[in-house]
Amino acid sequence: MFFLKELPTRRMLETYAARYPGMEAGTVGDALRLLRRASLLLRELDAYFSAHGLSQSRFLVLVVIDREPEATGLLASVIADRLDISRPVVTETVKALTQAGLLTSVPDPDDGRARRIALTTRGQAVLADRLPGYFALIAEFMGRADEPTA
Amino acid sequence: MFFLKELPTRRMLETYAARYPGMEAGTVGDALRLLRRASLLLRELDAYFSAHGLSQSRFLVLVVIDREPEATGLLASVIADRLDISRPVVTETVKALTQAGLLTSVPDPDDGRARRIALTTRGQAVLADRLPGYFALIAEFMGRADEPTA
DNA sequence: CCTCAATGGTTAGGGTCCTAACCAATACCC
DNA sequence: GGGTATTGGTTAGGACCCTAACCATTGAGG
Repeated sequence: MFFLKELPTRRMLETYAARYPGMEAGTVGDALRLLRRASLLLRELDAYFSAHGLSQSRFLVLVVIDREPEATGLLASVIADRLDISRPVVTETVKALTQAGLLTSVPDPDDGRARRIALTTRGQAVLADRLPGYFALIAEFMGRADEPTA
Repeated sequence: MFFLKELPTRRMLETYAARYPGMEAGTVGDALRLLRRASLLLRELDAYFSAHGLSQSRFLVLVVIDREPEATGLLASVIADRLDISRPVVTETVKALTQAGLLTSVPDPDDGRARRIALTTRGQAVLADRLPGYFALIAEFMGRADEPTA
């Protein structure tokens, strides 16, 4: 996360750019604004989810499973790959969601190592309940004027 | 952090947009790309810093102190405000940087509660050593082509 | 003055994420 | 077939960030 309020001034960046060829001041400024803006949005999304007993990752786990055309569920390793997070996080997240009654996890009939993770009816309902607010929050955020740049 | 590899398709977003007036599919798609792109950059920056015994926050603490024209140092609460992070994180970060010899923290002569936090010579040197790689990493990242969008 | 609110800072406890190391089952290959 | 590598998953331990609650000092008002 990157929340630095006052980004380096264009002047500072240009001083560096002059010293290190290959670095372009405008590009770096763009990157820092990207980081700050995304971090602020992530913070708002985290607040939204935690107010509803979820988190970014828990929500996205529900999303990728729901998105799956196969009704048989996903493997944890597939979820880790789709979400680009580590497998231990999937283990923990799936455990929490299963305990909350939003997921089921049954042994894979074809592979003794694997488990098939699927949404329960309640999981589908929770996801459907959260999506409108999720999109609304994002749309509202994006509509807000950018902060004035130094 | 938000690393979802396959973002929702335009079609999916449009389905939602049709259902929830006020939500515009293109805008939400932009936001999700913003989140993913920033998360990837944050991950690379974290790796860069941790390879050098730092972290985003530690680095930024050095930056904001260095940037300060006053030579007397900053208060922890000011650092927390500039970086937009909680005060306990500043307490912990400053402690680590002080133990590493990059910062000094001396009682404020005018306020018995406060401490003035300043860079040591070594802290300045470490910051100067990291800045070029930091900017280079960012510039290189921004130069990379965006991932193909679904 | 003397009380009480505000400010500077720390501690305690919890959430999320990571890597490294580890089982168990499957797949490859001679 | 039997040894070895690979794959699915979990456990252990640590880094970083947060809120709530807590001291200590300063400031403001009657």
